[in-house]
Amino acid sequence: MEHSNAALARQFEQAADILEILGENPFRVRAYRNAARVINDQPQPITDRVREGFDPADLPGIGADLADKIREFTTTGHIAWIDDLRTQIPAGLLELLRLPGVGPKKVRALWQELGITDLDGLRAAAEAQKIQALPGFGKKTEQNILKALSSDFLQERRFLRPVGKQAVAPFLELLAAMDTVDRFEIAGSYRRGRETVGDIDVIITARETDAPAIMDALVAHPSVQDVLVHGPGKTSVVTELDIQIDFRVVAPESWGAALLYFTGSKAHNIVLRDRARNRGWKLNEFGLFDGKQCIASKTEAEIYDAFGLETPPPELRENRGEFEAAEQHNLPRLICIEDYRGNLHAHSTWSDGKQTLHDIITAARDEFHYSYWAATDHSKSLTVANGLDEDRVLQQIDEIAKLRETVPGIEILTGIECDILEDGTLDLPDEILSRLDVVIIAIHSKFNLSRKAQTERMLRAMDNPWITFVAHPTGRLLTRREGYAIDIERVIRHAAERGCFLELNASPWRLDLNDIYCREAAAAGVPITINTDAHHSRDLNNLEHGIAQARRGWLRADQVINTLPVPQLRDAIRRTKLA
DNA sequence: GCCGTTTTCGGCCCGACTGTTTTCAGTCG
Ligand SMILES: Nc1nc2c(ncn2[C@H]2C[C@H](O)[C@@H](COP(=O)(O)OP(=O)(O)OP(=O)(O)O)O2)c(=O)[nH]1
Ligand SMILES: [Mg+2]
Ligand SMILES: [Mg+2]
Ligand SMILES: [Zn+2]
Repeated sequence: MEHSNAALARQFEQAADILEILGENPFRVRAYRNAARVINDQPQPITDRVREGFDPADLPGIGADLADKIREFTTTGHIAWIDDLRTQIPAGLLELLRLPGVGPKKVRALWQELGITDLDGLRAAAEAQKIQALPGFGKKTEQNILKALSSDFLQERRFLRPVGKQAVAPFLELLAAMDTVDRFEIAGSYRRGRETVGDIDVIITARETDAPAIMDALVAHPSVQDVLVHGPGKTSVVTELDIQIDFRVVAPESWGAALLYFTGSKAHNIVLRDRARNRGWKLNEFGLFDGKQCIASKTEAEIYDAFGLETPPPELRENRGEFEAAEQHNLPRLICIEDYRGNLHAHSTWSDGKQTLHDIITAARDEFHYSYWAATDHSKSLTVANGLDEDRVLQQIDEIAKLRETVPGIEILTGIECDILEDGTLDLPDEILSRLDVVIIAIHSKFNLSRKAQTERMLRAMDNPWITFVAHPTGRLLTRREGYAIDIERVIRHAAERGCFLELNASPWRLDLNDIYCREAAAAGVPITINTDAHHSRDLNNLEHGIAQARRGWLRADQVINTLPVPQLRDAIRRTKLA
């Protein structure tokens, strides 16, 4: 379900769009966009906190005026001033703004000069060749508008990380094969580990004279469906999968500055560039300059050093407190993939997995060097997944006893992914659950309960004495469906009080808990367990995405259960049992 | 609209590419 923070942020984003069309001060517009970003970054619903007396002006980028508007939104669900704003332009103009190549200035001109108020009007005007006559417009602009209108520009699409990775792979191969290319790397949101990516950004270094040929080669690649911009320093293409890829080429000595720039985030870049100005310097994608003198450019670390800052890992570069921590040289030592020792949530052919327990555990041991494995197939009410009833759980416990002999060298734990029923009771009786090492609980049905009912269902399930952790706590599927309505704050607090873990599910569709909630949970003292939820050993490769999300949540190894060696892991699990 | 041990007013990141334009505005990253 959409978070109330998202609804509030959308108000401010829309206000920014309208103000921009009206020709307002761009810095005022930016203030609204900035506020929207800060609001979206908050783990707790701001309206809830305001009701408890919190002053929104304590948030960065929110002052007296926006704080008043937030308080109004809290009590009435509306912001009258923004409602008024909406009446000042035709509603259809906001859709025009989403056309690629069409910004606030063009929208304003189309509206003021030609009386265009919506997409149909725009199409008609373009087809009647009225647009090319406008000052600042021309034949080319008119053609570009028609082309944009025929694309599916309306919903901004984001992609799963593996989809983006796959789309860019052939271009990376091409770059690797070119001897004029010095270095290249994926930058942007992918490098920052974001759960979805809007496009893929690739930074390249090469001699200036070689840049045009490199861009020509990229554009000529057979999987290029469309070329959006094509210059020697910056080129953008659209692939056959309709995924945009942005390339930047700079000179080899600018590697660090360019990687830093292209990694972002935009908000992070702006803060760093502002710090440069405050010292009388200038930062851009070519280097850090004092007048004409280049102070630093070769590596990212060299540039952060010049500011007296520890280098923040890309996952932290969201302007969510990394500058304050980097100033103190107090950035967290983030978990990395090498810290990870074993799995606590995966499936086998006992339920809906694609490999036998024997095969997937053997692969985990031999190919992924895991120290432990919990067998956690589905429980009986998930009939489509061939969930286990009481008898089959007992049979599986027997099989695992045998597997401990036939697959030595990896600690095998018994377990279940037990469905939470509508009333918050569990799908299997305590007599069964009490015999298992790992009891995962999860919601796989009745997604439509009210927020209150869903939360109470979850809390009740967590009160069962045998449970170990809650799997994919919000239930969202990225790019497919929102999570069920639930008060995650209460779930986190309850986990802290009760003493159980919360999962960061590493499936690329889930990555649930997300970065912000992971940080919140860890701060509340709740251990996080990261699991691929593998149905086949190849799914274990998804761990990298889960680790990326964990790092974005500022998690250290000591906050993640799966970094524990077997004895400490068993201790930690034992402490979750309340009986 | 926000923000501040140089400021409570006057700043607010910086640059590439395109298409329109005889020098640059608009859009995007
Ligand atoms: N300094 C500066 N850098 C920017 C700006 N816009 C984008 N960048 C940099 C930082 C971004 O991470 C990087 C790539 O831009 P994108 O638009 O692809 O954004 P990003 O990859 O962060 O997110 P995405 O998942 O693509 O929506 O370029 C800007 O306005 N100013
Ligand atoms: Mg990007
Ligand atoms: Mg991009
Ligand atoms: Zn599962």
